[in-house]
Amino acid sequence: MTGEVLPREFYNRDTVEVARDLLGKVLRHGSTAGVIVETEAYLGGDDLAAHSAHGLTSRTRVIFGPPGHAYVYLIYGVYECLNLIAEPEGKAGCVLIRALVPTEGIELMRSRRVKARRLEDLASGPGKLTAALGISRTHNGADVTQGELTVHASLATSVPEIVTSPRIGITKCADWPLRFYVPGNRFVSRG
DNA sequence: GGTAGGATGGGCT
DNA sequence: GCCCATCCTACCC
Repeated sequence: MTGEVLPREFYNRDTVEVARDLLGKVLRHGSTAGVIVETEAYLGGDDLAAHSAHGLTSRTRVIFGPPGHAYVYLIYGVYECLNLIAEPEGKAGCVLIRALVPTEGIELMRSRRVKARRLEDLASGPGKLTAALGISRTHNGADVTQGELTVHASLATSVPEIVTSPRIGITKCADWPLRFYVPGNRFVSRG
């Protein structure tokens, strides 16, 4: 079910294009993997919801760095969220991975997500999927075009339809249509 | 079926 | 000191 690793050129584009094209791709970490069914774009410039909105700091350095790397941060002191860096080096832009359909290593994912009762609960949220795949802040800055954490083309057919909506859980730029998901897919965090 | 509230730590003003 | 790109539990229909 897993095709070739996506090359760096895939990420070296407009953030919204990358966010839409990541739907249907396979996120892999070690022996666990899942199909991406929900993403959000966080832009440079005047997108005040983005961590990069207030410029280059030690935390946001990765977001301004080269495309095809991971930005992983701690949210609410509890959960970790995975982003993939888009846009050429020097320009901010990243894509939050919000939900996966678990496809490989499901028993290992269950052992990391003991509280998840149903298969749909394993990776249907940004904090859930990092726990399920074993992704943490140690992966911040990692190159996702090689190594343990990678994104692949899918051998299945591409996603038939994409729905656009406002992003979840933010207060600034709350009406910007930068969330993308596969409609009707039961692994999406919110239909 | 639904939602209100708490956990918990790091980044930035 | 305040603000979070979340998730889970308890409790209420």
